[in-house]
Formats: sequence, C-alpha cells, structure tokens
Amino acid sequence: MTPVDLIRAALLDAARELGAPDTIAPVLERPRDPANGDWSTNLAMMLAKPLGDKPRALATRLVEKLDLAAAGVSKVDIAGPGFINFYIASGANARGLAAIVATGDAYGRDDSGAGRRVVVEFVSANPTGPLHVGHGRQAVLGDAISSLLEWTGWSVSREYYYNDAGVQIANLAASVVVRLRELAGYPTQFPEGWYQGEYVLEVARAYIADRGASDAKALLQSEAPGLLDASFDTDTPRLTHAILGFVRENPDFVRVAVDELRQTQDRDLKTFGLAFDTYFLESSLYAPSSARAIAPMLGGSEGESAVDATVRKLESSGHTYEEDGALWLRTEEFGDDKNRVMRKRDGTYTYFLPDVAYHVSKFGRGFPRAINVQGTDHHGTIGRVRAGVQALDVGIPAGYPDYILHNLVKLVRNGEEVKFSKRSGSIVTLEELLADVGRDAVRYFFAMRKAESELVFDIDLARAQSEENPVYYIQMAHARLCGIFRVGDIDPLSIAAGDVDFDALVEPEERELIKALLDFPSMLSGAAEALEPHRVASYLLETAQLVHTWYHKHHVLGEPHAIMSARLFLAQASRIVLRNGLAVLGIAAPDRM
RNA sequence: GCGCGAGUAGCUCAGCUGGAUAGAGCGUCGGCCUCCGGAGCCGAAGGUCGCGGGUUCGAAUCCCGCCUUGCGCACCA
Repeated sequence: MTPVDLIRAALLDAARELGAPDTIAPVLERPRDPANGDWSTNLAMMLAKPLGDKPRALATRLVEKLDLAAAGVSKVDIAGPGFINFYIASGANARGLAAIVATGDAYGRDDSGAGRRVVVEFVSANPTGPLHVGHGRQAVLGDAISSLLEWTGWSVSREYYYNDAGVQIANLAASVVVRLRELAGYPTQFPEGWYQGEYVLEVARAYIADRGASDAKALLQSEAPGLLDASFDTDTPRLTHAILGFVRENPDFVRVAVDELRQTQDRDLKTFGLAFDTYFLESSLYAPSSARAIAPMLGGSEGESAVDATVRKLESSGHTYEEDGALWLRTEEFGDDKNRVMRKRDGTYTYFLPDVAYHVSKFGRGFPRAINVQGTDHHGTIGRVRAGVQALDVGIPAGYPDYILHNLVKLVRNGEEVKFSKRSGSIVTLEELLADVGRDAVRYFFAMRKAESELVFDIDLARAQSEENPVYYIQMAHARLCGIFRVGDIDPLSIAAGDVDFDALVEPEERELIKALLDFPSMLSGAAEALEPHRVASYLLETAQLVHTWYHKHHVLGEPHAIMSARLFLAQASRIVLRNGLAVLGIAAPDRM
C-alpha cells in the first residue's frame, strides 16, 4: 500500500463514521503548489451538502477521526474553502523508489486490460503515393496508443488497411501509362484525379525493368501499341478512355504499380521503426470463401466472399431498399445523417460496403474492441460505418469501432510554412522529414500535441541539438544520469534498496522529483484510458526538467556515503522512468549524447 | 444551412474529466562555468482563458446562445 492508498482508506473510514453515504469516493490529488502538501482532498466540500455542515467545520471533524499512523503523514492541515492537505514525511515518500528500481523496465505497467484483444488501425494510406507528413503524425499516434494499451495489459494488434481494389488504383495505373508515354517521347496529359507526382515516373521505370524491356517505347510497342497513336496528343478524353481500357485488361500491370508503392511505403515505415502485425488488403474481402474465414457470424456459405455475405446479410435484415436502380441501406435508422448507397446503378459497390465488411471482419477475427486512427477529414464516415455494422444485427456492440481523429500538420521552416499538396504533386514526404530531423525528433514532435489540435512542426527546432529542443532535452537528462554512474564507475544494479537510507533525500528538488516518479504509473493509465499519448510527452518534459534542476543543484559523487547512495538510487529510479516513458513513445534513451 | 473539432501569454500548446494565486516550451530581457556533460542552471516581463448568460461553496473545465475559424455533408475514396 502506498501512502495515497492508506490516506484514502483512512478518509473513507472517517467519512463513514460521520454518516457519509456509502457511495462516497474521496478524491485525492496533487496540489499545484507544493506548499499545500503532497496530497489534498476536497472531501469535506463534497460532504457539506449531504451532511448539512460547513466545509471547514466538517474538515475539522474528519481530521479528528483520521487514523494516519501507517501512512507516513507528518502533518495534516485545513486550508482555503475546506481542503484537507497531507504532508508526507520525506523518507516515506522516498521509500516508494524501491518499487521503481525493483520493477525496472516494467515500472508503470498494469494489467487492467486483462489481456483483452484490441485492434488499432492506422496509417492505412492508399498505395497510390508515398507517405507524407500527415501519415507520419498518424503513425506516431497509432503506435503510441497501441503501446499505451500494451502497457496497461491489452493484447494489441497493429493493423494497416490497403485500399487496393478501387477506382483510385486504376487511376494510379493509368497515371503510370501517361508517364510511360512521356518516357517514349509523347506529351504529358493528365486527366482530372490522376496522379502527377514524380514518384509515378519511378513506378514507370520499375515496370519497364520488370518486363525486361529496353525502354518505354519498346515496351508500349510490344504491350500496348494502340496507345502510341499520335492523334491522342490532341484528344485527351479519347486517350483517357483508351488507357483505362488497357488498365482494366491488364491486372498484372496494376499489380506491379501497387507492389512498387507498397515497397516504398514499407521502407519508410521501417525507417520509422514501425511494425504492423497485419496488412489487411481490401481485395481480400472479395476473395472466395473470405466470409467464412474472417467474418463467420455472417453465416457465409462455401465460396462466398465477405462483401457478398455482407450484402446478403444486410438485405435479409430488412434495412435495405432499391431506388433509382441502386441498392440503399437505411443507415438513418442507426443514427446516420442520411441513407447510403451500397451498390451503384452500374452494379459495383461504393467504398462504404467493403468498409462495413472490413469492420465486421475485425470483430469476426476476435477483436471485441477496435480503434481507428484517422484524419478529421474522414469523420463523415464514422456514422455510416457504425450504422452499417449495427444494421447487420450480428451482436457487435453499439459504438464499434472507436475513432481517434487527428487534425492536420503544418510544417514550418525558417519561420515560413512549407506547403504540400498531393494533387499538385508537390508533397513533403515522410522519408524526407525523417532524413532531415531523425526518427526520435519526428516521433516526439508528432506525439506532443493532442490529436484534435493542429500541429505546427517546426523543422528548425526539431533539428536543434540543444536545450530548446524538447526531445534532446529529455534524452540529455537520461544521458546525464547515466553519466553519473559512468564517471563513478558504479553498476546501477549493484545498489540495493536495503542499503539505502531514504531519510537522506530531504532536499526540495528531491521531493519534487520523487513525487513525479511515483506519479508515472497513474499518468500512464490515465493516458491509456483517454487514448492520449501527448500526456506522456508532457510528463517526460516536466520530469526531465526536474532531473536537470536536481542534477545542477545537488552532487552525487563525492558526497558522504549515506547521501551518495541515496542519490544514486534516486538517479537510477529517474533513469528507469525516463527510459520507460520514452519507450512508450518509441524514442531511444541514449546513455550518452 | 446541418454535423463534428478548435479559440488560453508575442508564437506553439498543456491544463490530469469541477478546485486553491491559470502553467510549460519557444521568443524577449537579465544573471550563473576551479565541481558527476554550460548539449546545462537561475530569474524577470508577458493573461478580459473568444463574447454573453446559467448551474454551485467553487467554472478555462459542465449547460444554453452568439462570434471567429478548420473539416465534413456523392450512385468519389
């Protein structure tokens, strides 16, 4: 039992003695100002109404009843409108360090998740271009959220969804053809919605190599001679039609384009230190028998695909109707703004349908909880996906899946905004950003703001190797602590709690640092519950600050034995907390800088 | 127009689910190197928490109404 737990129990007993309702739950929090004690409760103010007494008078009566012998409380006082403040003796506080050092790498973990399975889907960029900085933010958020859930006992699966079956893939392939014609000496013509980025040229070259052709012209002559017609140069619509026709008849060609871009994305993710457990292909939802494999609750027959089973199930549930030749789902009945088309007049599905099939598959694959990390521009899809999942009526809980929506990223260099746009083809890729500022800085900067806020990424600040850069500041704090052991030639593991005089840690800077270290687990569980990794980033900065202040003001090596060993123990505990916190965010904790 | 976010220091943002005198980083100004890394430390200036009501012992936080702003409202994805 920690001091807080003991205080809480004592408060509860005292409140009951005064006749408080059984449901009362005393809230203990850290006062902003350390002069107001180590812990504080508003219990007296909460009881004022039910017990019909003034807060300060109640506080006095409560304090008289409190039994705090075991909690290490050195002083109790009543302040302000009726707060009861508790002051913990230095030694009692410091003894908590023993648990930190004993637990080590696992300090901060808890098992509240009880091994329950959760799938976290993030990035999910279409394989139509390289990853850009927006994907970077999502990658960090998703990875950190996954990590937080793991630290709190959940069994997490990181998942990446590839939309490899839609119109945009055809447009990508078509764009490659345009580039092939360009390489063969024809003018460049891009219809609306096609991909103009430079990277498409790379895909075109990769395709030439893949087919063993000597150059673009030779390739087109052997595979698509019709596209070399010079009359297309002045007739873009006819060219468009011809190219799309070629693409439709050459799935192999599409495959090469998608593979090429997936490889590029995979390389970036690897540079980022990001590993997904599952890469889920949209096309697999169309595969024969996929219903049985990934969404058994749909009762799919032999050979039936997940999308077909989804349509069948929705139709039999009675929530569909036909209008204007299209098949609609009454998503309004499940809270959506308007009803949605599932199958277009031309017989193909809208993206909505495979989306529903995909989310059913998450449940079907054994994930009672699902979290989707997406940009705010996708928030319109939330209502319809949830509605579609509910309309199936297969026992998926309401509100499935959860969404974390993040705002956009604004890059700033030299005090000026760096513009990027996918359509115009000028984008700042994640690869470039990683090469420029490094993995740790990218991860920290993307993690330090809550998802809903816009994020201004100051490239110059992220590159700075000095105190003004928060990530270096934190890493430096860790490295300095390591430096103490290195210079003193002391093995951190050799210090046993039993040999430490915790009463020696009496300096104010030590008390504040110790309190922060002891708060690490509750900070983590709060961040995990709220799915807010930025709390970890803030905590690390604050704790690093406490470390630097303490380090600067108090010496460790060369002090009298009792003080030195106690401070070494504090240094080791601080090191563990910084390292564990950085680990949650996927950032390195270097021993030296 | 409807829906969902966001408005807090010059700038970028926290504010732990209603607590005490609203915080941090950057920037600005001023101090600190015989001592475990000055890649650091200390201090100062800087606020109508968008505006107006309400709820209560107590509101940046909860409710209502405005204002500004971002995003979304396809048989596109």
